[in-house]
Amino acid sequence: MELDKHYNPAAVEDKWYQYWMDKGFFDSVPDEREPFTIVIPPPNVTGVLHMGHMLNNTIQDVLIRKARMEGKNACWVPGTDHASIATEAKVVKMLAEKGIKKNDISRDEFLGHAWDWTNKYGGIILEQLKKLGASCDWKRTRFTMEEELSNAVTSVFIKMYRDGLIYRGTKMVNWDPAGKTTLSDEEVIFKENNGQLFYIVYPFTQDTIDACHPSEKGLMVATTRPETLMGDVAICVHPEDERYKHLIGKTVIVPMVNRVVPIIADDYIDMEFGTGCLKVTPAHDENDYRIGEKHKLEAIDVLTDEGKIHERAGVYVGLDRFACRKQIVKDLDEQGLLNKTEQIKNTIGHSERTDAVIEKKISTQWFVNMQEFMKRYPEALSDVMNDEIQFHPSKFKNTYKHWLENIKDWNISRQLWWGHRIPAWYDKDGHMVVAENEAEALMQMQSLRADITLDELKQDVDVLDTWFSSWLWPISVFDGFKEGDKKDFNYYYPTNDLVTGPDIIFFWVARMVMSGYAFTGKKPFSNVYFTGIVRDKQRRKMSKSLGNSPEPLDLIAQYGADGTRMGLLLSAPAGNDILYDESQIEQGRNFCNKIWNAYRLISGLTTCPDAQVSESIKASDKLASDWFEMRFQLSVNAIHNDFKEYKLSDALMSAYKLVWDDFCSWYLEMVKPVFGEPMSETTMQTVKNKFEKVLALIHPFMPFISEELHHALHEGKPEKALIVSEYPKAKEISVDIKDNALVLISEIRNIRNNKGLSPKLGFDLIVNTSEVDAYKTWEGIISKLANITSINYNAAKPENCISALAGKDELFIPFEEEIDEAAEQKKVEEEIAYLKGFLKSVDAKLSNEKFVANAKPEVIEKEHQKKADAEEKIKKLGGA
RNA sequence: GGGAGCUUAGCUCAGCUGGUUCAGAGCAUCUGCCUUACAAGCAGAGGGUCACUGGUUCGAACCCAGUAGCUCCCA
Repeated sequence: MELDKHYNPAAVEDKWYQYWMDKGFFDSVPDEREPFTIVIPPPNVTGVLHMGHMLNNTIQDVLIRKARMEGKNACWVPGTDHASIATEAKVVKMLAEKGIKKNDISRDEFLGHAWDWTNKYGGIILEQLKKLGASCDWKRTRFTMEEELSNAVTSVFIKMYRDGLIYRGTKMVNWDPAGKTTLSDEEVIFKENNGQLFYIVYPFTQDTIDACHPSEKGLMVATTRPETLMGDVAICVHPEDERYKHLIGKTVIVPMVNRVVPIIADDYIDMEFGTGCLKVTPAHDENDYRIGEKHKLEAIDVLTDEGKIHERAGVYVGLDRFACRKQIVKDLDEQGLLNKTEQIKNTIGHSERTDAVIEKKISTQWFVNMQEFMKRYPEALSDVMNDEIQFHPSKFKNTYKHWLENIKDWNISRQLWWGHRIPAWYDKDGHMVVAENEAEALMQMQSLRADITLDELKQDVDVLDTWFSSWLWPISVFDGFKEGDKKDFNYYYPTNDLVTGPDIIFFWVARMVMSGYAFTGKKPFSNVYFTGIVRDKQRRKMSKSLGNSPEPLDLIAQYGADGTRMGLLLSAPAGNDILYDESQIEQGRNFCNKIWNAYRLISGLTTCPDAQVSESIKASDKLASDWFEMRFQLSVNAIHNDFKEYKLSDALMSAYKLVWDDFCSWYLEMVKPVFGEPMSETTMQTVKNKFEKVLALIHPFMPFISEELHHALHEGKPEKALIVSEYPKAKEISVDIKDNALVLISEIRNIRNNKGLSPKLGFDLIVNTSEVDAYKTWEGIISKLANITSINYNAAKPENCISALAGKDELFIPFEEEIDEAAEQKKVEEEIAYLKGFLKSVDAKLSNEKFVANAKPEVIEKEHQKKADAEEKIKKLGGA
């Protein structure tokens, strides 16, 4: 059968994926083998595959496939996350397009729409992963909102509440006016902003003017947020500030609302900033809130949930906060109360999901008491620091430590409908119980008030932060919270590796570690591999709005899944951002093509019984095979080391070079028969065996092409599919072949290139060496690969010849045509000069007493060796 | 403002506990080749005072200090 010149991934990928699925190779059930477990970072249920997912899941697939081939019971659990705020926003938008407002329908109706949406789109991303080759155990697919996982969330909430780790409290929280919900601190992204600092005059009251110098008309305050002025309840200065000391205790008038407020003192104030006077708005700023509490000031919230001016403000009611800012500045200016405006750089918090500018707001919410949590489960920090849980790369330990040591309480309630509803019930008198369900809640309530009935109970309207379910993922996917049979949980947990981006180290990684120790007493995983973030060539993050992200499935269609996987992996050392460049994917595709053509070569050769092949060819073939075996073993060991350190791109590079350089460029060229001649059956079998082992080695990286060729090498009937074949093991190198001959071949090729001589022109060769045998065995191969007609050893330099060094050995190529002796001589002299310089530095070292006294013996030995080698080379070159 | 990290060939990165046959890899570049497995290829080659300045040391890309630039995290 004639094979295509180019590898065609489309023709094989779906076939093999289906084959693996049909044979159940991805499925895992507990047995006596060692488990190897990965839980997928569950993608957003409304999401579609992007480059980050591609990278992340390729890495997981590499790890899981290697483990599977190593005979472990490999289990990769897939699933999706309900992504409360993101999904709700999408559903709201979808409804709006149909003319339905969220407020006009009931909670149940809304949830109906949300589930419809989820059922329709929720599986898309998982289907896309299949195109990439992801070998997940699809039978285990989980969803954070499904019943079992929801039960887990409820039971954890109740347990933590009873253990005093969850409380309901009123504090200043982050408010997202677009999402209309509170957010945790982690969901607020600070961005630099070109802001304006407005200098506003607050006129003194008559009393103040009477008491002070009459020339003073008022106090000047600098603020970036004039629109919150209606919520001002005091002006604060530093107690030591000479400018204002005499005014402490006096009063000023808040413009626009004419409220009389006191001038107070607090050493929190930075005298250098602005005018040294701070307008205190306890309802809208964290620090102001603290000052307000300390000085017992009222907090007046002047904003609505939508971020508009509230009736409480008295003026500008209904105006958007930013429109109000413009308007109030204009009005103040007209009244002569705006002194000046300055440009400043400040940072402003934005919602991670909606990008809306966050408002600080006092609100009653549910919190996890993190300080207490860490006091009870200190392993969450210590086991990362002592590498019981290893981070790759380890630099993220610093970040992790810093966050945990400065941890704040976690706001877990969200004013949304899509999510796990908080299991708390209230009666009309404000009593509250936390319970598994309504019936349980009623029973608890009855112990407080015997006559209470079910319809008097109201469940908390809020849902929980999505991460409050995600942090249970490694436990909940194995039903670790479920009563009864814990076979899966006991077998698979703790999991082995987690692969994720550093951007969710706090959101998710840290919290999974915490939940692991809190709810199972064990770590959730042993290794965390932090991928980089996929960026474009200009280092910009890939994003929809920038339009700089390629469509992953198009890439796969164009370059093949294997090529795409390899392109991503090659440029992605752990923790480094990857700068996406299509040429990398192209490199992956080219590599597939290279492998494909190696197969084409082999499959096109004819064979004959060994007896029909000359002894010298048989010997050369044997030598070549042994040499490749050595290279193979070296590579396998290097790859295993790289895997141990989670250097996947290095491992892949080793495999790449083994295939391209050692297998194709050297080995196949060595054993390739003269055109039209057959290959001995033994050699063919050996080559196929080697090829097969190479395919096994690359299978975790490039599963499709390797499986395809593995089957092809066995005429479609291999003993086992490659996906479940044995992965080459690291072991001691059992072959030691001297391969100076390869250096010699390269040197001869180099000479041809430099002199512009055709490869078709045969050379006679003289090699002067002390290791004649090391070349003699290679003679057949040297002749073939360097087109040499005769080889002689340790002969005198001929009259007219080209000379060169190959390692320590000298070679001459006699030449009939005239040779530019002067140029040849110059080259030799340059070489001698370099070697002499080198020798001098080595001598200097060896004659340095302190070096000889301090350096390790092996280092000194090395220097002696260098000296000897350099001297020998110089002698060969005639430099004496 | 606080913390962490980075700065090695044109690009992306390796360089473990300091020892110049370690300054390396891949890609890109250049030269010569359509040598019947592969031009998505073959054979070669040229690129770097390891950010800068000092210091420690017999010896520094590697350790220390300072300077400059960049990135990330936290407030």
